[in-house]
Amino acid sequence: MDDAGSETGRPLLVVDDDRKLGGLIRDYLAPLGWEVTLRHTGNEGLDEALTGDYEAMILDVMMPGMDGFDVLRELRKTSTLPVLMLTAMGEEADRIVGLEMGADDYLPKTFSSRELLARLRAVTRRAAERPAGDDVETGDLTVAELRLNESTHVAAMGDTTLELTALEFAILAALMKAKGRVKSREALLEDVSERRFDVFDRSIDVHVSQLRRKLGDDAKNPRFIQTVRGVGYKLIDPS
Amino acid sequence: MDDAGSETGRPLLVVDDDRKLGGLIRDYLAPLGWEVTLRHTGNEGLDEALTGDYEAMILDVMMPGMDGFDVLRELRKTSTLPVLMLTAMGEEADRIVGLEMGADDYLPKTFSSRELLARLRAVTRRAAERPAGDDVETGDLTVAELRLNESTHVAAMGDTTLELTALEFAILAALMKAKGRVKSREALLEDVSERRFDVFDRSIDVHVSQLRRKLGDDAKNPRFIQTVRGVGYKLIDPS
DNA sequence: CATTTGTGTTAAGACTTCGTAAAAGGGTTG
DNA sequence: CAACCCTTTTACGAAGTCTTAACACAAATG
Repeated sequence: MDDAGSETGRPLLVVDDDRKLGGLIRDYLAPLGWEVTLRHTGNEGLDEALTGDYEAMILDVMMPGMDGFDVLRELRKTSTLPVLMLTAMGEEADRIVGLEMGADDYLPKTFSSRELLARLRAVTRRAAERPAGDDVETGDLTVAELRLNESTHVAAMGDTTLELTALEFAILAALMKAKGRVKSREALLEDVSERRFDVFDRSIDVHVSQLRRKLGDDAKNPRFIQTVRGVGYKLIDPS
Repeated sequence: MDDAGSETGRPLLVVDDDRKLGGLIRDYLAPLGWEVTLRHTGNEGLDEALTGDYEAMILDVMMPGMDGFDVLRELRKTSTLPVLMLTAMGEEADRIVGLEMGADDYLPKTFSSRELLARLRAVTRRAAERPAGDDVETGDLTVAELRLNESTHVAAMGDTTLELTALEFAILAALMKAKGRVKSREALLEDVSERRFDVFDRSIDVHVSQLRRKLGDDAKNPRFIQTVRGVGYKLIDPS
């Protein structure tokens, strides 16, 4: 697309529908050792961010379609990539939400170049100092011979890899994090999607059924996922 | 016959200048175990909310004087009370601002009663899970050698597990929480299901009987669940 | 002591909840 | 647009649970 791939600076992703601003950032940062990739929609930006190839991301809040908050929310499900949010003016509200949702810092659109650099440095330094998940779980989830790694999105049972879909993975992860405790369908659905639960919703059941099949588990005599009738599901440790 | 006098449901604060709507909400929620307090201005609502006596708040956005956003902003300086915002129509903008400012969910003014209840439940459940985090065990209920754990949904008598159904578990938990105090059938039913009690309802009795059998308890000479004739049941400590 | 009222218990069947397969949607990719 | 994958919905049988109804008995009432 529009990014050079040859020079090897520190990889930075900039997502902003305003091409001019993106260009400015690139022009300013390139000579300072940053290799800037530009994306102009939330969707593209998210995809790119999820490649895991970047050291940080600058993300515009206001974009048509998928906006910055949407991107951030999606991203934070699986990634701890440092994110600097770019907000219109001193929009206090934007800032608060952004930080709540896991942005690492924010930057008014009227930023000075020095300010940009300073915050970028601060944000990446902090990330580097974060050894094993300061606030985000980077570690592995393990129960008996079952292992999930949320950052790589790899699931394995002993030494065979499990081919899980995104939702199956998320449900299993949620259950593993709550190891031993019952999660209601409602809570699971909330952890795992933006959908709202209603009483006739059986999708969680279907995913669990599918999960059990892939885990080689049996509903009636479960080694891992146990049904708690009238309440929800829980993950048990078979040892 | 007065029912144990304790009209104590879960305390809910409703702040809305439209008295009719507030009344409707109260009428609907009262029989479902909510004790609704109404306030009709932002100021009064805020004061009331700050007493810390409530489990959740329903807050109208559009009010003369201090509006819902003002209240929310003030409230959030010191409180994490779950707040459901009531907005005119599907005002997307309101919703976004509301959520950004720390509302927990929002409700269109055209809500259905089911929707209201569902969101209220979701919001309070989330709040309940908040402090515990995702790997903290919540406390056990214990009376003599009888132990319940609500988060794992495990009941045990000494070291033998009890196989309780969802309702049996809930009834026993309710009795244990009220250890020593009498719970009316009506209160139990309310704690335990959405059903409304009527005088010929014997289902609680049947469940209690079933419970006693599983606990190895005897109605006439109870170690755990004691009948209080004309009033209800109470859990006694056999030591 | 007869009557009334409240409770214990049981068993039957109405009703829920769950597991799973299959169909239907939705979105993406070549 | 066809083929594919993922997710949700629908459907239905099976299993489990809850309420109801019935009867027995105990406690209060007068």
